[in-house]
Amino acid sequence: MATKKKSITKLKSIKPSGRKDENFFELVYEIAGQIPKGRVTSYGAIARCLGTRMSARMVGWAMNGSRKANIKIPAHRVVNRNGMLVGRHHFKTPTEMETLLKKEGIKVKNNTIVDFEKHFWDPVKELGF
DNA sequence: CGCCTGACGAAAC
DNA sequence: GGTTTCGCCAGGC
Repeated sequence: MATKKKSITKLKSIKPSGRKDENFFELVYEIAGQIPKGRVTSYGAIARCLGTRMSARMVGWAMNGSRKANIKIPAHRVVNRNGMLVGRHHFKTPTEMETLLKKEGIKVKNNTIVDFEKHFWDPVKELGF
């Protein structure tokens, strides 16, 4: 916006020759699709499950692409580490996320999941990573 | 061809 | 302890 943060200094385009590894995205889809009903997880948790902090950003990005790819992923069960429904704005309707979560028994207050830890679903733990 | 933004997270100040 | 900046990878302009 008005203020530009971050120092733009990344000129390391590590791009292998024609290496389209969608494995990352695919893995995210798989994990997201395995989220049990009534549970929630965080982008960072999934990213960590992959083995490294590949950057939780890509996880969310994968969701975005998944939606476009007609892939059904309960993205509404995925929130940021704060338990806040950050991605609600990216849904068809900003209320869809809250509604779905509430419908599953999760209490959402002020766009934030109540007892996030209680409903937190760790892929690493559940999947046995 | 080059730089920035982006559904986050953690470290640094 | 609060706020800010960097870091990651990829796609978009």
